[in-house]
Amino acid sequence: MSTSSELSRILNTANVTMYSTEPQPNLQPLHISMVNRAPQLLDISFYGTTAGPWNHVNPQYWTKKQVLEWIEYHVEESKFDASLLNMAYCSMDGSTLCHMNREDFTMAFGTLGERLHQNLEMLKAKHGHHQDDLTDPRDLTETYDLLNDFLLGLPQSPLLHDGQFGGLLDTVVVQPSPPQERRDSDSYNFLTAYKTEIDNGYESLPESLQSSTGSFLNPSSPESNGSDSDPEFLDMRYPVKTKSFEKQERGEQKKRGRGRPPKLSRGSDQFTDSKKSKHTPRGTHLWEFIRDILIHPEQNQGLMKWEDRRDGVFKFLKSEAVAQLWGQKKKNSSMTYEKLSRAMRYYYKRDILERVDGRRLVYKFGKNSSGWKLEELGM
DNA sequence: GTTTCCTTTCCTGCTT
DNA sequence: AAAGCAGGAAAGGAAA
Repeated sequence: MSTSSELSRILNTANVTMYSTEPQPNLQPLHISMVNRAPQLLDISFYGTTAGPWNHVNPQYWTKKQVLEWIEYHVEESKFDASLLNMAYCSMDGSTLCHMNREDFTMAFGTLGERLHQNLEMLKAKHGHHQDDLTDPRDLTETYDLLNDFLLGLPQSPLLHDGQFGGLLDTVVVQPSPPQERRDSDSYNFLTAYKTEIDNGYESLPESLQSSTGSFLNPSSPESNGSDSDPEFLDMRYPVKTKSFEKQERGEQKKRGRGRPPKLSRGSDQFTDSKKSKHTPRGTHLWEFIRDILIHPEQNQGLMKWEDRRDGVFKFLKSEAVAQLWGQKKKNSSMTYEKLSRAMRYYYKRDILERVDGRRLVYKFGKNSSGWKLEELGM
């Protein structure tokens, strides 16, 4: 959990930096040298001046990472000299943070303390009032982690293979490596290397990563061409390496037993039924999952985007990738956009979604949906 | 144990 | 032609 949000941020900013058509302002890295973590993880300049994911979450539930990001944000915004920070105070979680009073803040952060204190009080009030409307922050974290795992498992991610680019179109079978070991040490090396690539620039990337058809890590201008999804993504059926997937792949060659049976068996070993593993937590309906991806635009790697934020109109940019992600959550490796979209269409009847005619891959939240509106999120 | 909800799967026909 | 959309039908897991 701890390194994952760091990772996502880097991946995310990396993605933005690499693929953005806009020149990135303020590219000079600002390092907080006292932190013994990798300096690039604290590279505020890549974060820009946009408030981070912590902004959507009740401070009470912030992870240490989010607290740190929040501090970074204010350091940057107020042009505070980061070297004056006592980093001992920068590794507390949200709960601890929320127990600090104004003097504590001044003691801990000096002249930045007042600003931090005021902002935190504001955020506490803001989220406090909307508590009921909000998704459980822990569910959001879960979605975060899922996104992270998913992204980590991508074979086309540059530098996963010892500095070699694993082009998506070249990859059929990925040598599995335990996701566990990726998470900490490996993920960190990955980040370091990844950041180096960012610094080297987009130009150095192979075609498979630059082309809009090759990679779903590429969020650039989906409107520019007609087809936004990646059919080959699915057709390749490359394994996505998460804990749940590994378990699943080991336990069953191919899951069957759900849904309408096919008219005739088509050569697949569809009768090897296996137990679906235990708990499916509540609050994990499809529309909520989609919503959670959408309300983390920094996190979702261009999988989806808002078409009209206020009206709740959104679009799948990488439809098959989202389906895969949903499949991961449901421990179902054979999920496709086709099937996911059928479930989406059932929502029309229940007014969880509204129909958007004539626009492919575009949906709109309906009156029986919640948790996506700016006001609900306290923004 | 039964019912209900929420998908998942498959399918046919239609539209873009 | 391919991809997406529409919605019926059937099945199933999980929760009520």
